[in-house]
Amino acid sequence: VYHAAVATSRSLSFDPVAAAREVWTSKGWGSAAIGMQTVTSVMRAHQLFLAQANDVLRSFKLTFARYEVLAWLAWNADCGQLSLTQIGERLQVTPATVTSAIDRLEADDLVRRLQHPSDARSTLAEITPKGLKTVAAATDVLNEKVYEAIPLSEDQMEQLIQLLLTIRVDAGDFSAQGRAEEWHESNGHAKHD
Amino acid sequence: VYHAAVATSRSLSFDPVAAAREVWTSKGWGSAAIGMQTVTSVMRAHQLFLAQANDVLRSFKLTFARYEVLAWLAWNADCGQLSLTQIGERLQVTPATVTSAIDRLEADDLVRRLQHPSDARSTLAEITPKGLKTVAAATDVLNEKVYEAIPLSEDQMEQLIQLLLTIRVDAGDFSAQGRAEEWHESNGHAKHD
DNA sequence: AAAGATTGAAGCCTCAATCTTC
DNA sequence: GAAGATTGAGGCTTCAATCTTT
Repeated sequence: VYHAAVATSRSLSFDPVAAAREVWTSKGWGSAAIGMQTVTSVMRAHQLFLAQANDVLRSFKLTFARYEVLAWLAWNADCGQLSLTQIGERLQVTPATVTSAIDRLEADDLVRRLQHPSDARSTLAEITPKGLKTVAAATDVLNEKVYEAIPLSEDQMEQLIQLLLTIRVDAGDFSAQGRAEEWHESNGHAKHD
Repeated sequence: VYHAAVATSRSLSFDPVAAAREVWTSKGWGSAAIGMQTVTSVMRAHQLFLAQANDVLRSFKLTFARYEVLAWLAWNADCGQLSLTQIGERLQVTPATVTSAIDRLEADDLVRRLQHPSDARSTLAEITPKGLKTVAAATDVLNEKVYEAIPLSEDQMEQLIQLLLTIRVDAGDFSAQGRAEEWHESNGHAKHD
């Protein structure tokens, strides 16, 4: 199991999340206590996963944010190309965040900016051979050190994913009634009809 | 149910998390696919919760980071005082983050810096009357708009908390064998023995 | 030397404003 | 006017270096 360096340096001898719930309960906020603990637990898990991922990616001179962009370009796009808007949609970040990430990836020769063939407003990002090689190597380590090292059974992870999906759908993370074909459309595939 | 403004502006018509899992599976990374989806789901949920909380806190001129400091000072500390190191431990952030947060809270007269009575190296943070009033009001709205608005049953949230606890303990978020008395000690309570 | 706190540099994120193109 | 992208400002976070005190 992989431990991020950051986590070990600030260890505590009790669970602050559980302690906070006791406070909520004792204050008479019983109906919100479990929700507070849920949110706080998600925040903590996020922090730990992110630190683990960034620890792994550091040796590839990547961050998780930039890795995600690279991974989408490598495997979920036609010909390794995607417009900056599409990247922002998939990663659920603002246009400014995408611009910044592409700037850095381009500076490292992992990605190239291309003009959109039919719309001069749009910019395409294309992954380079170096980018492909980098993301493949990074993924191998990420798989081994982070994704395969989660201390839950498959059933438990499936449960967790499902519970978080309910939260995501409710918050409008994506429109739930979306069909698979729309995924293909947004990648530029022609619809056969 | 509460929707953060940010979420609605970048909606997608398919679940990018599920799409990524398909890629992993098709690439032959089956053993890592579910872990990847787990991590990505946590990242997304975190993003959504954080946006919801910050939306609520904006009207109090607070951010979630600063709110958390205030909440610990208000309810989990002796006399509303805690050393900056203790705050960092509870929030699991670096000393630099605590310094920055206290700087801003102090500038808004929500917190005061005090000298530690017996150790000149240490700085105490004390919540002010204005800080107490602010955190109480903010908590009311946070409870209603975020913590009580999670679309899961109590059993489901309990499940979610437990699954995330397993992850947190494994990653060393806190030392699991900690006893309740240690919590009191670290708040300055005398141990009766 | 070790612990507590601070500073500065850098990365990621958001928002608001801007500029170009549709 | 609306859409795509960029810029600048500001907030959170980390790390590394520094300074004081133990």
